[in-house]
Amino acid sequence: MTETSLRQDLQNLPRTDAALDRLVEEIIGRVADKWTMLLIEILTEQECCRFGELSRACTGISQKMLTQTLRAMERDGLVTRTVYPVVPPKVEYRLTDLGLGLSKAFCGVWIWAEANFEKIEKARSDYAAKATVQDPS
Amino acid sequence: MTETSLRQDLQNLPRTDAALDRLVEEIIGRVADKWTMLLIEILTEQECCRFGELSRACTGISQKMLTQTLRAMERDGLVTRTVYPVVPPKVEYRLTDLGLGLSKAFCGVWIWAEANFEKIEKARSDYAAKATVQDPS
DNA sequence: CTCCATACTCTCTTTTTGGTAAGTATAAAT
DNA sequence: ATTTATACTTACCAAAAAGAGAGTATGGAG
Repeated sequence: MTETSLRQDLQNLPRTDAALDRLVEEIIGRVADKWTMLLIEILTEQECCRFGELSRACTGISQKMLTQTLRAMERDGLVTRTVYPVVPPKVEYRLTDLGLGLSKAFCGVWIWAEANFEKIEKARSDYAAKATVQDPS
Repeated sequence: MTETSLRQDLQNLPRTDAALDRLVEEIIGRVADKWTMLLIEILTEQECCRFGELSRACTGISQKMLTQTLRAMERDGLVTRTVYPVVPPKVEYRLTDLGLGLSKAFCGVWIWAEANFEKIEKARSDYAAKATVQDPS
């Protein structure tokens, strides 16, 4: 099923709980993405950024991914994109209130990750050790 | 760079802020995943589930993805996997404390998505309308 | 003897994702 | 006349993700 047909389904069907859940899940899937979250963090720290600034601040992202991610965020109403008709081009991005709300909501997950990364690392090495013992190829 | 070599780097290098950030980002990337989040929700609601129950509760997931996701969650210490040596096989999954913590942290994002899906839909239709006007192919 | 149930695993194929590199537009600076 | 700067877009290719479907192991029921 395409994204568009999914959205149409969701618009035309009676809004059952199940349909609503699907929509919410789709949004979670869209938003729970590494680059999206990193960009939200950057734009939370520095309110207003040009394309080049974001590119430098977001280590490892390619131009293509940066453009794609920013477009998707704009489409979903998380950022605004302001184009200044000058040469060379100048485009500014900033979070909307919606984007800021997501930033705050996701903050809990960052905190969790920062508070628990040692436990996760330990779980991983325990798991690896167990696998090695049971399967000594 | 492989996952393993990344982890080794992170273990051997002095824990600079940047290295820590990378680790936290990797965890966010791992964990901010549709199926992982859905399974955490299911296991939050019903503490203890067998493979087949999860498969039925998690609409649309394939066996392969379910196995993969559960293994990754087990590896990261989010769930426990208990195998009963009976025929036919019986395996039970439940959240660890770590998994429960993530469940709580991510809860904010679910709430945000449920509270704001209408705004997001509106943003999307506005964006689509704008694109149609500017580019009437 | 055959079938069933369960929780996988394996193989094959398709789809999606993401990277690289080149191209575009244009005014100002050299 | 050539270069520079910026924010892209496009085309092409490789890698990764994900789905479909068959296979596996085994004790008990019929």
